[in-house]
Amino acid sequence: MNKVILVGRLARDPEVRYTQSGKATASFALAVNRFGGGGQNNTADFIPIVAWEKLAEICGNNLIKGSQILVEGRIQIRNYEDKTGQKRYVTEVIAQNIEFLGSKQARTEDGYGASATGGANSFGSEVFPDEEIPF
Amino acid sequence: MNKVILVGRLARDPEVRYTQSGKATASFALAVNRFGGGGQNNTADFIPIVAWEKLAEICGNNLIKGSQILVEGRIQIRNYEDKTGQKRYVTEVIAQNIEFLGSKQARTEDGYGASATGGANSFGSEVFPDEEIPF
Amino acid sequence: MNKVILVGRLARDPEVRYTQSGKATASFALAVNRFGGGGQNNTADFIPIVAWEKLAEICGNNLIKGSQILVEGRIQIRNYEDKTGQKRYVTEVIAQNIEFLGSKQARTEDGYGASATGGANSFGSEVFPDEEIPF
Amino acid sequence: MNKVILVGRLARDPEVRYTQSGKATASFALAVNRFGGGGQNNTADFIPIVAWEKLAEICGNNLIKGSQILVEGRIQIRNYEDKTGQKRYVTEVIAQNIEFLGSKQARTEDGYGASATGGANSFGSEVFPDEEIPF
DNA sequence: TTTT
DNA sequence: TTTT
Repeated sequence: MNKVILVGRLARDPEVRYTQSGKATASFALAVNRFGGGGQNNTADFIPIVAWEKLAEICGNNLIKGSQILVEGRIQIRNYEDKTGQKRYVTEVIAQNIEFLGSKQARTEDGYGASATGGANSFGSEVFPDEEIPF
Repeated sequence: MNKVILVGRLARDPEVRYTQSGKATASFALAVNRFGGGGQNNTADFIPIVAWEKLAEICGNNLIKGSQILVEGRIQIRNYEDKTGQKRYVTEVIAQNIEFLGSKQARTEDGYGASATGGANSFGSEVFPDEEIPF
Repeated sequence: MNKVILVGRLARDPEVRYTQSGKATASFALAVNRFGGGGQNNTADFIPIVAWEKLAEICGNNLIKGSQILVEGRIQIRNYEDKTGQKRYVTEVIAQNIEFLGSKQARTEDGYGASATGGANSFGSEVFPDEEIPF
Repeated sequence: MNKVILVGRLARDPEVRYTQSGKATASFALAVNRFGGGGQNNTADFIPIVAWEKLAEICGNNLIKGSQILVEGRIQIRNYEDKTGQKRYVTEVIAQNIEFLGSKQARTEDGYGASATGGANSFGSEVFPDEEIPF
């Protein structure tokens, strides 16, 4: 179990890139407000989000800076080598599912909100008919 | 671990009542859309939500039919006796935290959304200062 | 967003049945302890769980009464007609993912625990290689 | 909403420290297995966990390297200055609730598992009596 | 017996 | 720089 659920707004437009093998990735920071101790302390954590494949394309086509979304995903830690040869760690949330909540949504316009779930990451997408239940 | 996270809209205005000992409760159904198998099957589950005390009052004062909210809570099963003496079960989500997401919010108007957390149910409310961290 | 995460133990062996079209379902009650107000009040909620298809078969083959598991799923409300013609509602958790945590696990024996995710319900199953990341 | 739920094992014993003002902190890495694409790829993410106050002390007293736990918390990003003056970011999960799942638990021995929730971070701790419900 |  |  490695589950993350975040609600926030894109701190900038998503960047869509492609791997050598042609997979799409979208990455952006999500500004998630901290609600501190009753006070009016209104800071945010800027959490790096990465989406892959179909979900990445949906991000690129539908989200802009300021979009309010819910992200379901998992925490993943990558490591890479510094220019100085030092090992560095990057913590990201790999998105499995994104729901569009608020306004500031680009190029999409249904009043009912939307829910997107990426190719390989897709889940819960089948709804089983009540009539078929054998009990 | 008994954790529920729902995003939906109030199917009707919340009903606020008081126990004999004076505790407030708010109850309402939350319409949570099912996103079925890629199709446009747009049904919803109408999930009974119960809030207590301070959180109940916040619901009564801020939510109306149609308000879009996120509910964090837990599943609880109550039982009671039928008029016919039969044991019946009621499944409800006891709200621990509610975030106001969308429009259709009564009597509140800040552009940043809001997060409410009830008296006895309150959690995560203390934010520890970074400067004090001893590592 | 309709997300449930539960940790508990099977109150009885799972019952596996098949729909007319041949889909497997497993159903069982999960006993989830309530940890009340610091006291030693040790009641549990018995929450009905339903799994479908491949996940249902994994449940039937691996779980027994007493097995400790984590269930990730969603709340679903079904309705049916009473013998008396009255409309009744049943609330169930449709499992999307199950992790085997503790002991009392039937017919499986790897010391590392296990994670199962059902056919149509499968998700998050692809892990993208770090080397391929284009940033 | 900034919610994380992790199940894993402590990669080492927790380190308990105190701030200048006397607050306890416990920190450790949690090894959370990745279950990749059906294959037997058995890597893990080593996720830094921080607990505060009462919850920190419970960690120090009850957990050891190898303990299997469930952590509920939130993602938090701290920044500090390098020795070279460069701004560095640290991503941690601030624990709000910890449940002891498996074996390898130090100094505690009840067969039912345990659930701990820290002082300022405590939540969901009140269970409201069914009898009092006014509906 | 319901939301958008 | 790690758990089982």
